[in-house]
Amino acid sequence: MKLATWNVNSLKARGGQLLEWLNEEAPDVVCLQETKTEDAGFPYAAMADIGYHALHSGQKTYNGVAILSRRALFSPHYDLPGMDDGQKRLLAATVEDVRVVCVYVPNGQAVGSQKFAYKLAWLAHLQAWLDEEKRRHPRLVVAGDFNIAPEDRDVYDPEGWREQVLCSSEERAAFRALLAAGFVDAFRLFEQPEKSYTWWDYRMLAFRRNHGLRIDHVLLSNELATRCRAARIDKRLRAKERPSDHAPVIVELDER
DNA sequence: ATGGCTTGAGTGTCAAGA
Repeated sequence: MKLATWNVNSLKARGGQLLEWLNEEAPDVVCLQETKTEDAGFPYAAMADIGYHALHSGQKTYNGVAILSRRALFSPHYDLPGMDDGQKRLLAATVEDVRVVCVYVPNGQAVGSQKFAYKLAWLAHLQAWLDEEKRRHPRLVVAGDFNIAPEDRDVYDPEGWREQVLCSSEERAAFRALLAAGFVDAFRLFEQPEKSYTWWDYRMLAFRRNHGLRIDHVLLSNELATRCRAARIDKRLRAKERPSDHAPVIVELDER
């Protein structure tokens, strides 16, 4: 099973690139974030035409998550229990024997802000819910935009970003707590190129300079991690005209 | 310098992203 996660930064702006990429890369399962559309605007028919089942949980203008799959999607779950404010940031479904959770973790804006407090609360609720979800579904994937660079090696300028949002001790502690509860960062199961990132600012020629952060992740429950054969970042999309500011992360899992 | 792009909303220009 080839599983990918990609923050598209608006499905309407990126629909063409998404279709092209699905045809080229042919992933079995895709988690999308920041679709920025209500469900009525989701291209279910276009997805079905190229052989993908789709679930979407969206809202106007902000957030929005989707799961695409070549195989049928079962037992959908919408929204993070305890965070019932209408922000569409979590969607889960079962594909064959794997439970897939698509997440768009809040950005947090700035350390100490109200949005930062919301981010930490969201992560605490995620941790609690994943504990239950992993008991129900031991073969669990959590894929998405975590808005956390876990370590200094995931940041192009660690000193400049020291204790800034996406890199702060509190956010990194929350990420480590997720791993400690029984997950691994699929990307780090394998030797990877230095300076591997998944997001580059649109400004300041950041992509050309590789001024990026690794903030999009695929976490595998320990039981599933033994089936992981590869993990990589697909930088090609970020180099296209009118790109998303995020690149996809792709993992390959052995069939059961 | 709190900027720099990009998107959605909507037709002014701002909020939000990271």
